[in-house]
Amino acid sequence: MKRVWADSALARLRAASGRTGGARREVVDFLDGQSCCLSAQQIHDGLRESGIRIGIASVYRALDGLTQLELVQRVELGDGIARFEPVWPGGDHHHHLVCDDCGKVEPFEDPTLESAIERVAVGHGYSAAAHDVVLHGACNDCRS
Amino acid sequence: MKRVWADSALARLRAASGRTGGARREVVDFLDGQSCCLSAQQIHDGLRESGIRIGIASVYRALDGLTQLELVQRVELGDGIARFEPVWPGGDHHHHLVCDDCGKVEPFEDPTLESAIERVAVGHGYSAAAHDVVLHGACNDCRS
DNA sequence: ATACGTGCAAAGTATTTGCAAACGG
DNA sequence: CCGTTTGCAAATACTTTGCACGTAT
Repeated sequence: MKRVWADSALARLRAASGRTGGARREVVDFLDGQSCCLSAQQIHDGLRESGIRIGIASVYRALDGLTQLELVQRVELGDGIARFEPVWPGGDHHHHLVCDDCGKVEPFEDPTLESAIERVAVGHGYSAAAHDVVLHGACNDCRS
Repeated sequence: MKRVWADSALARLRAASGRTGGARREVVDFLDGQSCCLSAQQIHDGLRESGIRIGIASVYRALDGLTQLELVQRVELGDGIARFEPVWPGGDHHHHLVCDDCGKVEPFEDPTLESAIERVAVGHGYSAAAHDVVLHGACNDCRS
């Protein structure tokens, strides 16, 4: 079960351009260990903390390539910072609840939601669309 | 049926601060005529085309105030540009389909989706959350 | 050897903020 | 009159780009 995503991602990056430089590999390796969304800055910081010397621009470039290959999903939570998370082949698909008070982000899954979305996309003639559901509100802790 | 949103928005802005300057009023008036989301830049351009002299900063400030009062909803379509649309009291609630190819944006409504979302929010202890569903894909026209 | 990847720094773009002047009540 | 709002310009924050160098094949 380990590194299945990283391996396929690297293979597809390589197929797309014929080469795989060190920066891309590091970003992919780092993302493989994460389940929920991370900003480019967080990825960059995380890598540098591990002693890996990488430019922020390369992080963005790697993420851009991965997003185009649909290996990562770009998620916008509404604070103007783009976040990224691996797309798991098996369909371990989740969305995000954001607390507008404390900024907490938690993932959730819901099959009914998924099928409703699928139905809408098909009904409007959109091909197997990526999608992104963000719920904003006040979480339990913040409602006093 | 006319200006019901604009009037209530102005009233609530006024209640919040005791005053309503010209810039805010213009932004509210402009938004009242729109059904789907607009960027701050589009609003600014639209106002200036009508001969209204207003600073972009005031547009942002007006939108910020309106968003906090939940009179407008901030929508992120994934291109890094924030968009805004009036929140209609009656629940004329819609979401957005975005064609990643041609950039077209079309609104849609779906009651099943709404109820699924509501159920998720409640189930996770989130208070009546605002939400934002963005579907990305290739539209009919762009799939050749 | 050659073309693509990388890092750094500079540029770009959307948004926010400081401040003096205008304005509403 | 007094405090809020406005417009402009400068500042900020995230992201992208230009370019010389490094690296994989």
